[in-house]
Amino acid sequence: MSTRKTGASQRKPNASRVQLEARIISAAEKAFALTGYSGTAMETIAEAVGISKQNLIYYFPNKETLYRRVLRKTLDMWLEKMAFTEDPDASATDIITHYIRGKLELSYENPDGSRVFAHELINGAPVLKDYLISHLKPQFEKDVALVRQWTSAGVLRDVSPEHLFFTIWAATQTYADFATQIQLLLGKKKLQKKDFEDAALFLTDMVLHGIVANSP
Amino acid sequence: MSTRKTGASQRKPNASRVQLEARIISAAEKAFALTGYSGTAMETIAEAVGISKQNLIYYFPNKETLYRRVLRKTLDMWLEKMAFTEDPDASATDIITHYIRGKLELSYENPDGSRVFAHELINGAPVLKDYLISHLKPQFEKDVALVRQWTSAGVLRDVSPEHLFFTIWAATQTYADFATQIQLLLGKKKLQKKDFEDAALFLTDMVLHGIVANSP
DNA sequence: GTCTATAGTAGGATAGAC
DNA sequence: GTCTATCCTACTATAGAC
Repeated sequence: MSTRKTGASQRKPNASRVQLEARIISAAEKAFALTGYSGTAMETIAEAVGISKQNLIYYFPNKETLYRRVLRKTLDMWLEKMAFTEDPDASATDIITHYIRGKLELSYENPDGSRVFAHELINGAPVLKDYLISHLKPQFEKDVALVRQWTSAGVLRDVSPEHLFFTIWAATQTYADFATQIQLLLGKKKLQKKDFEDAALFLTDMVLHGIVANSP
Repeated sequence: MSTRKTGASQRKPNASRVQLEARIISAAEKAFALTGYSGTAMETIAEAVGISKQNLIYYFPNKETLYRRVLRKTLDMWLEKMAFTEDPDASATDIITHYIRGKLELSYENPDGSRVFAHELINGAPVLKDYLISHLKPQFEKDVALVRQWTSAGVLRDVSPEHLFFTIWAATQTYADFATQIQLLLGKKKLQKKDFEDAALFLTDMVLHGIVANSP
């Protein structure tokens, strides 16, 4: 049997194919981030990768499939890093500091993913809703419960854990989503690592002073 | 001269025309907020208003013109309410509290405007850039200077005024832009006035404790 | 001012040769 | 797997009757 006509045509994951798909997803992410779902043409993505539109469709049969893959990639990254309750021995202060810095790092390293996610949310999360309910919500509730414990233990003042998270998310993602505005107001061509460091210092400082029970 | 063939055909601002234009802008705002610029068809807007697509084009010769009007309307509202330095006798605490509540009220009363603005910013502010530089930036710099004075006077701790504003904006606008996510996590069909009140209490409390020099 | 008809175009998707 | 050719739909916009 020297011929390769085996039943399944996807036998080998084709290292090169995997690589090309990764390049496509990356280019798509950038495009969707900048112009949104309907503002992005398949041809634009194909051009960015250096293949024809028709060839792109060979890899991703339609636009929505590609979009879902992009969203999924970002969300998986996020949920992995956004886990709050990891080290049971760490102090509340440490955990919160680590959390804020982690979120800011994500905004720095993957701003386009954040923007695609933002578009999706503003549009009412048509494709993400179910995933948010099944994956984000349980994690959120666990983390809220932990914050509540800290308050009960007298470590934190009595603040709303829910709104604390909303604020941290908003304040960290804004450096990715609204980078244009921030650059403009800071008079910079592009946000540098230093700017994210400043943001981290400010945010951790204000949040901790704002919610820790016996702030100095 | 009983016939009305006067030179300028726009003589009377036509109360009804003004009214219709307002309805169009309002419908357009809702549509752009939900699906973005390219995701919105002129026909969709026309249907929402109850006129034909072609008739809509009579009032707004093209989509971009309409989009600019929508953006402009929101921004004018914002800049008006976002002025920070108003009452020179008010205390820092009062001004900041008032500012946060004002921004949250805007998110509550005009979430669609906020979303259109968010889309525009994520997309790199292609049509808004100049306006932000000419109108938002001077206001921002004035407000930053005032915060710096408060720090010099020992009223506030030494925090970055710039990042303070970025955080307040992000944390207040998130209740409009990402309402979907927040509703979902709070388990509500729609955000109520009460939720905005909770947000205001949390935010003012945390921010003031976080930055005022001698927080209790 | 409002309608019908229609031009013009962009973009998603399929069929089939190679 | 990649290309050419092509179809089809959705959309912006214009021309002209009423």
